[in-house]
Amino acid sequence: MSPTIKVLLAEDQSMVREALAALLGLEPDIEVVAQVARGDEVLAAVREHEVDVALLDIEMPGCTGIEAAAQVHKALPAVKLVVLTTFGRPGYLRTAMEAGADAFLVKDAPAAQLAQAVRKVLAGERVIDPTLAAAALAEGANPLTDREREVLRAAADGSTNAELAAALHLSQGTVRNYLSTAIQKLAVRNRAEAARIAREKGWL
Amino acid sequence: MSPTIKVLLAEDQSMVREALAALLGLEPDIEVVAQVARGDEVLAAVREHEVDVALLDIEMPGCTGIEAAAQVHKALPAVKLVVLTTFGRPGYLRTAMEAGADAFLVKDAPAAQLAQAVRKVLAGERVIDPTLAAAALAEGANPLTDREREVLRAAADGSTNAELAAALHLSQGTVRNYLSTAIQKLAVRNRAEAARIAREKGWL
DNA sequence: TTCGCCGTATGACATCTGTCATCCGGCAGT
DNA sequence: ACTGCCGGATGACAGATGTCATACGGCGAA
Repeated sequence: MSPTIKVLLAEDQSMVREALAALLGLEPDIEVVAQVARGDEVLAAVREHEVDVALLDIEMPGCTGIEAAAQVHKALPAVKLVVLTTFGRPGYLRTAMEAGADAFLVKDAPAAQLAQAVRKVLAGERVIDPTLAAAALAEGANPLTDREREVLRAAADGSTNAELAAALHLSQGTVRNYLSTAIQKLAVRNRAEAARIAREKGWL
Repeated sequence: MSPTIKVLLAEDQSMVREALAALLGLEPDIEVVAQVARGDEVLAAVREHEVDVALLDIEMPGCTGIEAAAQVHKALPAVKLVVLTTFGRPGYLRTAMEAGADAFLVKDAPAAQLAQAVRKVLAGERVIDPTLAAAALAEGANPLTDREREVLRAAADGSTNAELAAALHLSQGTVRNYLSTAIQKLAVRNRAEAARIAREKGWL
């Protein structure tokens, strides 16, 4: 038999991370050689442990799993990347694939798919939930411009126009213009709804 | 040695649930006898499998793990209850304890604490993160009245006053009054911020 | 090069939101 | 019986937010 597959696990919640490690540990051909809890520790750990497959959660401190994936893909293109996430947001799938991910799994898929995905990406396959792929194609690309996205993201926590203007070095009127166009593009009626919808679609 | 401890696992994300099962499966004295993915399936499963300890995630479809805990505590007070959650919100801890929980764990605690907690609650101990307990005591009780909470929860998704009034069978003015008092109690400047703060504290 | 889009900005306007004073009925303490 | 709080409501007002027209410079595509 070929040597074991060296896997890195990146996930900020230790209980989940160690549980996933226990799960993968049950597979004879897979070995978890490294665990990190922050996105910005991924690249160094991948280098140090000569990892074959990196399993990356998206929501992490430091940087997101998608950003970490992009870093690894650029520096070490041979390393396979599996992105794992709680939220099946089509926009996440899109950006993950653009960042060079080989697989995209949601955490409410059966656990068996995890080990399967690791083996498949190593064999050169791509693993994507077909439902999610369809959803990603159906909803189209992010209609928001960079600035609209920035302003909307900043507005999502309840900041007022004046605060947004100060934080982003814009005039208050401009802030309102961006939010207004974002609201129209998303076909909603106020910034809170716009933020919610954009978040759900993975557009923030 | 005494017979194995029978554990039920309630968690909606199958990958996490099965991973936690794998983790607990490594402990010789613990056996996961049932797994459910919805809060409203907990009570029946506890009954059917004569469970010793129920491990409950809070965020679940059907009903929350805290509500499930209350049901089990009322119907079968001998069953020990461990509440497990992603979010260390002091308000959650408070309501979980009021619902009869014996332990409260956050998912970013070390995995080893899980099995420990199962054994400890069975021995009659209570297991609570001391940091979180301090935070819960420090922030005091939920200052919002029932109606204020309801209105704020409904407002959190970006609904307009007219929609809230219609949905809750109130006048628009009353909706604004409740939101206004909630905003003042939370010492913030608008409904979006109020919703965010209340959510963070576990008050919604 | 011209067209269109993006980023930025202003001013005017309408509507929504938040605040405040005030009111009523019910209900729990004292 | 009185006081205070909660749920519910109204009206008036100020300020925040959303819309629209319009403008300008830059930059990429046709």
